[in-house]
Amino acid sequence: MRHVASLAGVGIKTVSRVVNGEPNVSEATKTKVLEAVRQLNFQPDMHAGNLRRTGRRTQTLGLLVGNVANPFSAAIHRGVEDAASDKGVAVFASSLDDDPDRERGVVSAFLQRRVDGLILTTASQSQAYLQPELELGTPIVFVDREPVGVVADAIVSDNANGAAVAARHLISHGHTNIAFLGDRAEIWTARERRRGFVEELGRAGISINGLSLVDGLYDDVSAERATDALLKGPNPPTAIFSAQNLITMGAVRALRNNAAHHRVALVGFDDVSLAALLDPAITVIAQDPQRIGALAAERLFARLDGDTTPARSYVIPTRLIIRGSGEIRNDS
Amino acid sequence: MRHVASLAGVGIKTVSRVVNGEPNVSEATKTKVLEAVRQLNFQPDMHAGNLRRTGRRTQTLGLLVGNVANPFSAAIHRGVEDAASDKGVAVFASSLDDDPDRERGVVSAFLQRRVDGLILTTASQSQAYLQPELELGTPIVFVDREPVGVVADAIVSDNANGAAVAARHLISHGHTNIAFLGDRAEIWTARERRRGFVEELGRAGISINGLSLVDGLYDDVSAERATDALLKGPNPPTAIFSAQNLITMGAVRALRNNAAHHRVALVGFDDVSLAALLDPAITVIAQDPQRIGALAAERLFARLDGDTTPARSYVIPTRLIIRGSGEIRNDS
DNA sequence: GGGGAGTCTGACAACGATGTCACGGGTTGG
DNA sequence: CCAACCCGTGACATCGTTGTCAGACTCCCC
Repeated sequence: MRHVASLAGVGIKTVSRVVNGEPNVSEATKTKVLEAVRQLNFQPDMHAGNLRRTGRRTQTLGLLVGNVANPFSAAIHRGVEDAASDKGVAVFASSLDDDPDRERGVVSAFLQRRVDGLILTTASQSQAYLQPELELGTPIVFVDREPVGVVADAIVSDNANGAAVAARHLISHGHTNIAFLGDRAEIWTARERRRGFVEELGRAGISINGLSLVDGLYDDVSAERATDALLKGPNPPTAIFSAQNLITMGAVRALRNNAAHHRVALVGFDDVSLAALLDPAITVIAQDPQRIGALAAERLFARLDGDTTPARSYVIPTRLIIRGSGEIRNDS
Repeated sequence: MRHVASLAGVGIKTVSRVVNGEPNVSEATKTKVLEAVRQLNFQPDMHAGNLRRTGRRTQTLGLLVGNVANPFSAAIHRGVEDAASDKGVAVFASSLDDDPDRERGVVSAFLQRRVDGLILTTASQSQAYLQPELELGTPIVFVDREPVGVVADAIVSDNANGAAVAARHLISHGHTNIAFLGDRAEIWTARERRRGFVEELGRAGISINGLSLVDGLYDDVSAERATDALLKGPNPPTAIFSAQNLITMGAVRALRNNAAHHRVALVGFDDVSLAALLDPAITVIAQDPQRIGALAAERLFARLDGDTTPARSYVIPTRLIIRGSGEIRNDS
């Protein structure tokens, strides 16, 4: 900016005025300055400006999702990005990998870069460590999983209810021996989905004794192995509820390999690309991750604009998409 | 930092020393300072530090991909993130949406935030506007598409050769009436894949007169419609080469709807999730997007570490994955 | 012609941190 | 016993920008 000023033959404050579109600069000087800016390819340093600027906004936000390469996370990311880019806000994106240490590290990295707000998926047992930051005025919105130990906005899917709908759907097709394939129990959504599933079985009067409830599946391969073991086991299920997208993929592969895909019913939680084209097409409880991201960003910006209404959770409804795999009847 | 200093009863420079792990601070003061840091929940402002710090690194990088929600882009993102997070570097991620204005806007937003380097997918006709920035020392690595008008590192797939392999594969199964379904011709990869495809037909002595070469497909729906039109047209192809992942999905759907999926061969460029489980499973030319991202980050960091070897392109090989759809023979 | 208001401009302090330097005190060695 | 050195420490200038303020003009109206 110094250089621009001297090249244009004006004071640096005048350059600042032109660059920021402040009033009270004559046309002539404005032209001179803009020409100098062009010649020197000058880009103002946003952070230096923010140092002095009142209000102090970096126009930057930190987003932490499960894994940027997972379609569910990627859709959240896209939802956030669309809302952010409308407002000229840049997005830091990181993957959690369900690692509590990573959560802390990423949050800290974001904070040191003075993001205006955080949108977080969490893996640690408690997010109480964020309380001071919240009190300092940094808005935080949790996505996918509700926080523990702090009061803040959260946008989550209708996990328990969606799982219950899946269970009911399978029960209504004559199944009682339904296997549950879930993610690691430390994960909030995994617990919620399991809870919804188990409660619905209870309502239907089906005992979970003797049923296979498998937790701790962390990717498609572990899910495939677990499904394979179930199918080859002493009491193979007549239906499966797979509670996460990668788990569904693993389950589908195992069903194929055991030639059981036309015999064993399957409902997955979270939609899967090309699910409609498989044979049978896969019935799923679909979430709306892009909407989760969009709403998270909307809430964040509302907080930044001074919204002080009490924090709350927003539950995004899931919906059952009937495609075939979930409608295989129990013929035994 | 002021507050930490006064709470600990030391000078602010001493706090700086402790926070940055500089030597020559007594154990006693270090303890006092750390306690104050803890109490006040102090996080140093990276950008204020960078203002004065010699070398001036924000430990931040800007990544522009086609669309963060597309699996190909998402995998690049993940590759970059893994390399970056190892080095404590945060990643700004944005979507290009093949919009030249967006390209300029995002680059400018990154630059104003003083990223240490850029990893870019581009849509504008020329990237010459980046030359001054390059000369100023900001390293730039292009991914997926080669730049025009500037000399810089680029990491791209083996597009033309991959497309040629696809064409050869279909030809070797007896096809001569092969349709090409491509992205918009402004996109470098689309042109490369088309070129590879057409050249291979030429080598095989197949005239492209009478063949359907469709360009300008920008999503799965437009691809589905185009495929549908071809199949219902006067001279339906016996094989299809779909030159992008969304186009492949659209083509698969159209083939299904026309009950042609067991009759018309299909090879797609870029792998598609669950492709192996479809009937027929989809033969593809697979790219390695995560490796593209990882290598891009590796090159960027090498430049930052002072590598001044001439800029070059790195071509990541593609590989043919035979699954069934591409091996349907032409029986006519 | 003089006073008040409005326009255009730049000098200067300040934002939160680090680089430089100088200072006081302890240790070492001749 | 003193010089030379090292260690721990803080004062101060500085990074690139904006907020504040005051100065120099011009214009207008009584």
